[in-house]
Amino acid sequence: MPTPRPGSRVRGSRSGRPIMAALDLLGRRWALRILWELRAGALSFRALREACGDVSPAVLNTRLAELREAGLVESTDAGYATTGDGRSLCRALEPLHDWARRWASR
Amino acid sequence: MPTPRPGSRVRGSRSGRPIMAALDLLGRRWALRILWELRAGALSFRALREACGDVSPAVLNTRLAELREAGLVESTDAGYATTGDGRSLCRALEPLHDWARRWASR
DNA sequence: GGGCGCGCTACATTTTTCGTAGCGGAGACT
DNA sequence: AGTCTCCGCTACGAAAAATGTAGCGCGCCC
Repeated sequence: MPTPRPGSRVRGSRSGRPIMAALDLLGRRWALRILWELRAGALSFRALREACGDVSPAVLNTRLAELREAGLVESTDAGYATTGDGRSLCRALEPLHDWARRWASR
Repeated sequence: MPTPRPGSRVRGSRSGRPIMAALDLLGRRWALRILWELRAGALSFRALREACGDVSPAVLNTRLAELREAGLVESTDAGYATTGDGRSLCRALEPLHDWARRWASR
């Protein structure tokens, strides 16, 4: 399964609309979580794995490859870290965090 | 696999933090897309299926059941529609839409 | 050279998703 | 009554993805 990119075909859409690529990429298991765990700073592969509840290293690696290809995550000497785009995505995800808290108080 | 709810255990987290439940629920395939397609109003099962690029009806039904159980979607006589919580989630997803557009312009 | 933590791969099993076909019901029209 | 159409949804075999566990090869430090 190819990494979704804006402008290319993704699962369930031929339009190439950026939001479709984003929904496909981020709708894969652990993708949102990985970004979330990297929001505060770089983590080593193993630390990231642990932060994600000991997700299987195979899946983690697959997801990291996709996120890297999409330009959201990069490998630095401090470990895996969000890129500029990745950080702005994390900021765009903040309202989701707020929403979840309100959702919980029902 | 149980429907993630705030306060309960979800995949990869024992904390019960609401964001973890949200990330698990929304990280399942088509969940985000379904919400997205319902943002403008109710759709029948078949129309929703078509809007999601002819996703398999089995998956659609599974996802709808989870979203209903989570209180984000409900079945009305006009078809499937977002609840109040579902609509506020859609609003929380708006920044993601904006982000995707900026992401595309690279 | 022994121990350690690292990124990552291998692989068999389980779970999820896919694709397609089609059932039974409700309403309209003839 | 009979047929047409759309509906929500289920069945089911095939394919793809995720899981859990083990461990390799590397560089580093004592």
